[in-house]
Amino acid sequence: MTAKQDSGALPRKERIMDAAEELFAVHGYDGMTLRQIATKAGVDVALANYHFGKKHDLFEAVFVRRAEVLNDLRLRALEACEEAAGPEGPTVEAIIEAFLRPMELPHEEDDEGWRNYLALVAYVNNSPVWARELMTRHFNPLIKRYIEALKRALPEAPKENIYWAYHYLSGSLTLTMARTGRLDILSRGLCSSEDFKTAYGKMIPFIAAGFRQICEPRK
Amino acid sequence: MTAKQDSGALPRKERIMDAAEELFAVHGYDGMTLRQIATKAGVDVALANYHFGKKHDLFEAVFVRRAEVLNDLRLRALEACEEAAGPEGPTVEAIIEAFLRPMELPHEEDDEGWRNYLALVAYVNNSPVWARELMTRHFNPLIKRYIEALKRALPEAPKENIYWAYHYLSGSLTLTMARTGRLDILSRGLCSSEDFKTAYGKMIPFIAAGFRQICEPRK
DNA sequence: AGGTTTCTTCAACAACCGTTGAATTTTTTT
DNA sequence: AAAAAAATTCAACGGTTGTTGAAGAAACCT
Repeated sequence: MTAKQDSGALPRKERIMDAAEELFAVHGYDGMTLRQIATKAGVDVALANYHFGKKHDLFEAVFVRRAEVLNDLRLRALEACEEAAGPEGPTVEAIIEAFLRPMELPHEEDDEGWRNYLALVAYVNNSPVWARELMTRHFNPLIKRYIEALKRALPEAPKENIYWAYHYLSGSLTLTMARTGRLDILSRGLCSSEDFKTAYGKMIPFIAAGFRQICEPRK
Repeated sequence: MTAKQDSGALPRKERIMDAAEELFAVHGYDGMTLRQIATKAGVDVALANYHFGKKHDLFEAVFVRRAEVLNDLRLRALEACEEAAGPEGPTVEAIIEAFLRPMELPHEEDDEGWRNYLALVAYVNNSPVWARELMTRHFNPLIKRYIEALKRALPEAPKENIYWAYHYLSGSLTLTMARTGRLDILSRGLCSSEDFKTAYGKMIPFIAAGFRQICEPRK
């Protein structure tokens, strides 16, 4: 029986990426060795090098793999909510909802790979310069698209306040994706870091209210 | 001339901690070696071991050093705002302000050490289990104190919503402390990650509005 | 079936890691 | 100033790291 055609078993190249995704997300780039990744994937160390080149390139391959999928989901969500809205464009709530809702899909489908990936994105957001550059390169274009939509929904806002508000949104989202479990401890089990649905459900009105507060002129 | 009494030069033990503080904050625990730390401190590798024991213990020593100072500042700020308020207790804004304002002091005083430390705290918040436990152990007691104050200010709120709101606050704060510089790029220089004063100034009303939105009953 | 390409493992390299014990210097104490 | 203690360096250890080139196995193509 050949190894590659074991029915149901993924090709080794993807097994390596899956293992790397999970282990990098938990322990970071420097905290995980190629040997541990290869072991988890049930594969020789040298194979990672054959498929991906340097360790750095493996990390980037893992990061990019789902980035495009996520960007696509979010772009579609934004376009949908723009179509649904009238000619004056969607509300702040609708835009933020379009930005956040795609994130809970992975969780609903009970897809461990996606959950690991989101934790990886959270890690990258607070990482050495080269990793942060990955984030900027692959996510900024779509984010700019969202910022434009927000500017239209908040026409009176000082431009810089919209960026600051997005910054706070980004922080809340990042910590949620990281699933640190610290909230569970603090609340003595009242809240769960794994409960993405609730996390995003309450996050949308929370963040939208913040946007309104600092981006809409006082009445 | 002796090394230890060079006027103006810090004792080697603190030089090691300062170097570790900066390097751990930027590159993480696994991303930095004792040799690089020792080199930056202008000291032999073995000296770190003499003063702190294992690498893990050096990290913890650095983390704890300023944690107590920060907790003290925040506790004092909370007590002050509770005294200033009437018998019904301080408002949400006042509590959040007490929580955040101590963070900009390091920046006002142009203290590079403190800035590095805050970035380190941000790093620890998204780190392997053992580092997160550090965070919980050293900061949770004070956070619980703040949560109690918030519960009093929002007596009608479902308890879990207060924890979720604090979670979003914590995320915004963490990303701010990390000073990733991504906001600078996104806003094309309109906002600066180094501008703590503005970051906190806008964050307070933003977060307070979010708290009110999900913690106060609809009118 | 034979030849070619792709995939996978094996074995090993130089470099670097955290840690340690002994030697050496500096500071403090007497 | 001699003795004791503390601080610092020196030299080295066993173990691990990322990476590589050559060897082997599997898959693919005529």
